[in-house]
Amino acid sequence: MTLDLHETAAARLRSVNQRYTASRRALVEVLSAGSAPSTIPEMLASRPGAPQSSTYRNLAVLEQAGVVRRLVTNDAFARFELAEDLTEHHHHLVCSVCGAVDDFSAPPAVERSLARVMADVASSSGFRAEYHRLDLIGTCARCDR
Amino acid sequence: MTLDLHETAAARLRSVNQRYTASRRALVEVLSAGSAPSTIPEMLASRPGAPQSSTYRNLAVLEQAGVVRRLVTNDAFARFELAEDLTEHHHHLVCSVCGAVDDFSAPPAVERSLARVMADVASSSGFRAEYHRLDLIGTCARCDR
DNA sequence: CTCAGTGCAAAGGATTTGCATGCCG
DNA sequence: CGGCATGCAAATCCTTTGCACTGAG
Repeated sequence: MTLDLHETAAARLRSVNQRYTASRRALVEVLSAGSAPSTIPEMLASRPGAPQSSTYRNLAVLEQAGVVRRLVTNDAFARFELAEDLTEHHHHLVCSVCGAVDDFSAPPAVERSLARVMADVASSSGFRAEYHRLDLIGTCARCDR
Repeated sequence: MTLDLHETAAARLRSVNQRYTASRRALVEVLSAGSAPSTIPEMLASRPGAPQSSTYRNLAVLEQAGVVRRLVTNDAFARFELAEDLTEHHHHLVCSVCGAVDDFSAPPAVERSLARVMADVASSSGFRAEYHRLDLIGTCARCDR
């Protein structure tokens, strides 16, 4: 499974004529370890000495190759997570106070509804939906109290 | 209805000790006219001579007062729309090619499912959900072809 | 008179890019 | 050898802020 992850990543990079270097592998490693999207500062902290510019650049490459996905919330930093087909379909709990993002899954029945909505919207508006994004915005346990 | 909109906006600003000035009113006007969230450049274009800084500042005030909501997508600009309780609950079609954002509504059955999900998640994780955000990401008719 | 609002210009800060060097294939 | 990858530093660009002025109450 973890092996497959790296092989898949390598393959996708190759298909865009890019290499699966040590630093890129390390990024994938970090993202697959965490259970929630990571910010750049977090990723830099986990790799002492890693330069920002290469990290940004590598994440951009990984994004183009379809290995990672970039998320933007309302706080200052972009967040990254593994592409959906490399993990499991899930959604996000976004804390509007501290900006923290956590993962959660919706019941299959809800996902089926969403799939139907996507199909309906597509046929009625000419918009070709690739995927959906369902976030719950609120206050996390730590900020609530 | 339009009258109510401005009265409500004025009231909310007053409750934060702010005034409903001409430029703020104009912003609300523009947002209520458009059928999709607007970017700052768009709003500046619709008000020739309006300075950026005041526009940013006024939008921040309107956001704090709960009159408008700020959206971030994956493209460079922030977008603004009227607060949800001033319009109708809706969702967004986000074009991953050009960044355009359009509104759409989901069937009541789907909304009911989402409400249930919010309640469930809240009770199981200590996260207090305030609202949800459902976006379809894909390619708009213009970029598709 | 007081204090919020406005505009200009300058600062901030996450992200991107130029350029020279290192390294895989 | 050729071209991608890397790092440092400098540049970008949306957004925010400092400051002096205007205007509403």
